[in-house]
Amino acid sequence: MFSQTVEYALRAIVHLADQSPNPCTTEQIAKATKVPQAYLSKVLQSLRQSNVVHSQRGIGGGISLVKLPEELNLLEVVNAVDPICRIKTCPLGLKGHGANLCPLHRKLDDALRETETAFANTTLAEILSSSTSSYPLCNEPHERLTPLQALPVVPIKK
Amino acid sequence: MFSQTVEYALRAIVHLADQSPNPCTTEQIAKATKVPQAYLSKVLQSLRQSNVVHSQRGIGGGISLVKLPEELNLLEVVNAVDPICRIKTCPLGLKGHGANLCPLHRKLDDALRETETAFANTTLAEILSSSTSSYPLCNEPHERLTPLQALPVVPIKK
DNA sequence: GCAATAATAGACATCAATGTCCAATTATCG
DNA sequence: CGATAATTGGACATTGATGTCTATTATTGC
Repeated sequence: MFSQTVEYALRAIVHLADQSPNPCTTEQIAKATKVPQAYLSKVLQSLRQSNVVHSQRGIGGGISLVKLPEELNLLEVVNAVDPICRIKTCPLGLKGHGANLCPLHRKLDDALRETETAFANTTLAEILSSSTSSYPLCNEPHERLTPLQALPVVPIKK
Repeated sequence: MFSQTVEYALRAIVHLADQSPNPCTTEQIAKATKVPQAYLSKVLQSLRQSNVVHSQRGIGGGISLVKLPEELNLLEVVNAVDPICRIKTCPLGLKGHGANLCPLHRKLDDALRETETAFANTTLAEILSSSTSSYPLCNEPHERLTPLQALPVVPIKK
């Protein structure tokens, strides 16, 4: 029910959060997340246009998160690439309904609202620290170049 | 996030439930639900193949529900045309994960599960009797040929 | 300035979802 | 049987999602 694009965007963001605040190249992300590189670059552009990630060209450049993993939630990512479109008015265009959805569309929109809320309430930091038997995106927990709390946020050069 | 096909299928089923146990022609459903008739006939075929509706050719024929509105839930309809596909194994194909989803995919699947449950717990009868200010699919509550409890279920000729 | 690195942009290809059309089939009625 | 009503099936068109490829632009280090 979630699009391939959403799946890819979330994988990329999880990887970036895992590496945060360091940047990753598209190639690195593609390999780590098993997303086709050329397509990933499109997805990352959507994320950049929505100001979820920042990009830097040239040597040492790459993609990095704009926010801290603690302050970025899943909904922001999803909405950047494939927005959850709530039902606001009657899809049949019935005048009598307008913003008063009929029971069917009320149910559908309730489901959308639940999903929206669940995503809005989940930060990337939670995903990373969540203790299940599987580590996000890879078989083994792994070393990081810079531990999460070790570095201050690098100021972004414009 | 729900496909157009799901929306159309649900509209059709709501209309059929509203008319149940009488059959409706594809044309009648199309007009009542504002779904393109030619496409609707495809959607209805999916529903027939999944044994959600029954069809009868010729004069007096049409489409009718296989079950009573009380016994048909939204999930059966959705799964007939565009199944909610739960995440059962790691989408990256990581051996180490298998059925143990990582936190990201755990979250995604949780959202799917919530939606699935919400749909499974909602019957068509509830949709019809649900009291909101808007009546399902039409501007006004309307007369029915046969009130819901007035007739026994018509046996289906095979 | 030059070479290497990396994102960006746009053209193009492929495939599935959506939508349309029409001929064939089945059923009912008189 | 013949006429009419209705679904069924298949071919086709259109569009958007997904995916690929290549040339261009920006940045860094030497």
